[in-house]
Amino acid sequence: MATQRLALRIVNWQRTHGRNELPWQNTRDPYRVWLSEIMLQQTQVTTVIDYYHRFVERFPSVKSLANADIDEVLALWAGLGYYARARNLHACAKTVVDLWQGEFPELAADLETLPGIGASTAAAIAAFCHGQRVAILDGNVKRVLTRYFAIRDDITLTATNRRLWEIAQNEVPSHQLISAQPDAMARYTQGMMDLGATVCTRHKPKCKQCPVQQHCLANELGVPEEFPVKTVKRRDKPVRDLNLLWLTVNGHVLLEKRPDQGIWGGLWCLPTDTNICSQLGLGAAVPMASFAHELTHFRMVITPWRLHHAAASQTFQTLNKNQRWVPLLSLDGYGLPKPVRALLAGIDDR
DNA sequence: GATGCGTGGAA
DNA sequence: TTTCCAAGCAT
Repeated sequence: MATQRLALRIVNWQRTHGRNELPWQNTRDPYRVWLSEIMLQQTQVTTVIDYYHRFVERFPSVKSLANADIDEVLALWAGLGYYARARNLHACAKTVVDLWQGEFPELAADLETLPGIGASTAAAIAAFCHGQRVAILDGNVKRVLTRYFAIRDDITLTATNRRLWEIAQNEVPSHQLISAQPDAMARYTQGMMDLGATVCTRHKPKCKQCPVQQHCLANELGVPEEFPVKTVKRRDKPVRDLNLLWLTVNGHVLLEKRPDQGIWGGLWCLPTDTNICSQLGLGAAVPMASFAHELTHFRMVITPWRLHHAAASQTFQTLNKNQRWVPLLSLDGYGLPKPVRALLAGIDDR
């Protein structure tokens, strides 16, 4: 049985020193909480804020999102990355409408059955909206807990994560604490993330400002930055070459919808087969200067192949239904990968 | 258990 | 410039 020393201090600290004015806070609307949690997966708060506002404005309810076209959802998501989140977001909205009468389930265990919602996101929604006693375990919480308990196990291992989940669940506010403070679960959940994001940071943690400094083993050892332990297999960054056909005819550009699997899944993109223009009888494209697009696990080297065809009476033929001639003035309505958007906008992405 | 998935910011 | 990684999840 945990002592509640951590939980009580986190709850009280969060009330006065945590973040309490973010756009998705001060509501128990599961739709808004869910939307924010999906956007915040592997994505920093400052990046999410504008996207969140645009989504809520355009899709104020789970029903409106469920009724939307996936292409519009992806267009709103474009630039935020990890596009499977947007596809799962749409699938989740439809599932909530079709199988849950348009209301998100309350229990974390039920939320976790929905697409795009894993254990941590399910717990966050259930804790924020309904005060359920379930633990989250994101990067912030892992850092706080490994420091607080001086856990030197490699957090990339499954066994370590199992242990961290157990500890996290052990530390959630007790029934007694929740009776005294009904918002304790929401405060605690938010507080653990706030502490990790603003005080118990990866570099130069502000231990003097920490509400649990005197109980933190890593602080006692004087080496908080040694936690968490993470093995790094250093490998050379692989290079992927990508050809993009930049074909324009009379104010239109040929786009191609990418398959759901793989990078930029579901987005509209310049075609990757540079032979298309000759197959369409439009002549040969000319290679432009290549440029690099850096991703976490590889470097993408993009070579645009340019062809502008000025025929007055072009029929805008395509080779399959995944291709579409798009007016350049309508590009804003399409979800394009960041470097493709930059290329078409004439911005150098180097 | 390991891998793939985006983009932007910090050091 | 390079590396790391940020409110993880799916396969």
